[in-house]
Amino acid sequence: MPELPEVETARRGIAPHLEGRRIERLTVRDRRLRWPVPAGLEGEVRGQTVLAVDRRGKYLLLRTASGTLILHLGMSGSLRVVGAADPPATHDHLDLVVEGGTALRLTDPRRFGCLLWTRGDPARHPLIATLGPEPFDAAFSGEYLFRLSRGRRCAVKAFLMDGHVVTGVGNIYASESLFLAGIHPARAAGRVARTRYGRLAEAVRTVLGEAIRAGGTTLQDFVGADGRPGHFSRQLRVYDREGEPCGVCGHLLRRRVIAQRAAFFCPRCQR
DNA sequence: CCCGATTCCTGTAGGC
DNA sequence: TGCCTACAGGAATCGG
Repeated sequence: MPELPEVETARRGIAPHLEGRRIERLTVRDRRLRWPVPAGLEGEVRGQTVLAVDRRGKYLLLRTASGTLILHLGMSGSLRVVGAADPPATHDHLDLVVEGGTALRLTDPRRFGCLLWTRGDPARHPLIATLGPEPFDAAFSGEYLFRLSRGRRCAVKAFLMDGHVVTGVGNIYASESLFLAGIHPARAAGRVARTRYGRLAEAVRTVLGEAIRAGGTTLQDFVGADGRPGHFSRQLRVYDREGEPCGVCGHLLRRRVIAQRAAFFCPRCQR
């Protein structure tokens, strides 16, 4: 379930171990990720220095002078910093070994993650170029959501989870944000009023901000984190709480599949 | 263009 | 105890 807060937490955790370090080698044990790890990537990155570890949406960008590694955790991916000699376990598909005897290790049981390479500006890479604004960017606003949504008949929850609308909001935080904003997840995106989109944009930032802070404390040893809600779930207001009372009005929370995804909401607070 | 359905994969939980 | 099925979730892609 890595959504923006988890990826940002991962970025903060791994950056100090990678930035300024030379890549000694890339070991690929299984190339069969969402897209095959490019043939010859090992040779491309060997000897390069990691200049910066950036994030765009749910993508991590490991920049070097000759190109950028584009890393996505998919649904079940997680990263750990390990000793380069530590024996890999099942599903440990990649090791990026840097100087100093440490390695960045990707574990991804479902293999929906990816590791790609681009020589040019990663912002122009097809997977990155079409992404919507970052939730904490000024371009992401109620007015932006309102304008983009006019005429759209898909559920507002599906609209919010579309990475081309805004990046980083996955299934969990979409439900949480819509609850805070008081918007019913099944409502057509084009039928949500401007003022309510203002509340939604604010709610997204509130929810993601809280989660990033929680990630900093509960997942400070995130390198061992497995990506499941874990401690996070404690502070979720509606996600996975079907049948429990709403914290605001006491009405029982509901679960409903909307656009092929589980949505959790309060039928009284959200219209 | 827009949208719903499908697809990739495997660990886990629940039913029998 | 163990087998079987349903389900979870990110996001590209396909089909209408």
